[in-house]
Amino acid sequence: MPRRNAPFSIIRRLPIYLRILDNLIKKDVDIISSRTLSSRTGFTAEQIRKDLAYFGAFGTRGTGYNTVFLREKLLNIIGLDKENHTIVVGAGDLGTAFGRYNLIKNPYIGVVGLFDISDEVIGKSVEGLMVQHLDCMPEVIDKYNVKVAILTIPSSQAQTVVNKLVKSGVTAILNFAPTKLNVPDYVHVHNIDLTIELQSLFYFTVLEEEKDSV
Amino acid sequence: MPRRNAPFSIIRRLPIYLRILDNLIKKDVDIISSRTLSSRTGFTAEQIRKDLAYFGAFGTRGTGYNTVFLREKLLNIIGLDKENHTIVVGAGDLGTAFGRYNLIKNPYIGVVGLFDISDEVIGKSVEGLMVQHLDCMPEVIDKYNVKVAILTIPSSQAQTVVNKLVKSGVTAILNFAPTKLNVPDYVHVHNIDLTIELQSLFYFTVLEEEKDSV
DNA sequence: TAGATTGTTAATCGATTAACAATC
DNA sequence: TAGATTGTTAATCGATTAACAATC
Repeated sequence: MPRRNAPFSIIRRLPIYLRILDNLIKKDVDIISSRTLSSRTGFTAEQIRKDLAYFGAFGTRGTGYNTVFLREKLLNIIGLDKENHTIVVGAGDLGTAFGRYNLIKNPYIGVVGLFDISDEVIGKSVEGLMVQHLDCMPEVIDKYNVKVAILTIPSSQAQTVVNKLVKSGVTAILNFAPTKLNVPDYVHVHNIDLTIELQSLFYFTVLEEEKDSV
Repeated sequence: MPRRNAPFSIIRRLPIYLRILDNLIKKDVDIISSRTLSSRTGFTAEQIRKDLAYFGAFGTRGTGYNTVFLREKLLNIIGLDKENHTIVVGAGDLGTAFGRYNLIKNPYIGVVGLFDISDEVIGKSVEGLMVQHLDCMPEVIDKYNVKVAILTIPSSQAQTVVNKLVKSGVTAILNFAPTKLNVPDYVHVHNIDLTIELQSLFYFTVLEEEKDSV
């Protein structure tokens, strides 16, 4: 069964469904309807059904979706039904926080490395994981077959480090450095720019003021 | 001149243009073309021109855009051409990191409060700003006329705190808690879910493997 | 059978891309 | 004037919403 190359807009919603299913299964709920999923996610029931139907007919008409079955399917589609490893490059405040966050809260992905170049943080322990020098990175990537990396280093060093990551075999990068990264076509970069997320929210406060002044 | 209610897809790109303009101005560059902006951002030149033209004719045909002039316009459109304040609610690892990040790196927005309920972090100083008890929040919001808040608390407490924020007058929330928040229509919530961002990237590694096995 | 809910097809909406006239 | 680049209109693309037939 060859998986179709699905739109990323759909893929990004699947982990949200997955988390809800995990919670339902923990509470021994067997069946869930698209309508209930809708009220829990804020997406419309139609959209949820369409998202799931894109990959197959996972539900039962008149009844709903079996939580355990759907969970298995989602894990398989996203690619979380195997050992998954990631590393965090940059062990400043943000990198440390993300490393810890994923070590504690992400049930499907193991953080197997934390890297930096500053002597101040190398050797520091984050939830039992030691920060290592950047030079150790290729070895860890190789050992754990790491394909996805989190980047939390200053923009000035980002491109250099990305080149190393790509050379070592990483094919997907979650980038927090506020800069455009150049990578080969087969590498996927997803940018999260905290400054931009915050600044763009201020637009709404402008709209509010205009409404007030009418 | 009434501002039109622009698509948020455009608004989110404006701070990216703004950052590039800031850098250019620092280097005394007077003029920039949409083509150069394209190579710096990764967006097409057509899209950039269309984004800017949505708000007015800011460029000069045959020449390009004046950096200083365009920067002023963007600041005004986004709503950054005034005193802007924000607060961070939740002073754990993530909250502390974001607080520090914005205190240091965000040139247009001032962090005026850091709040938590745990005695362990209350009183802690982050770049000279003291973590205060949640009970002090309404007062600070009022004093600085805070309209935008960053939320980095556990999901279980998120809705309660959001209700307080809304009651105090906050109209936009950058939410890192992995849960759906219920707010009145006039309040804008932008969710960033780090678990989901990371998990969805693993989809690409599945695609890669399939390609390999052909 | 009647009621419920999925899965699919069609219609709508919005965003991006392409083409080019306007004009510096 | 010739060359360059914007701003705008038209065409395309993709995602969401609506409607409903299929079926448990």
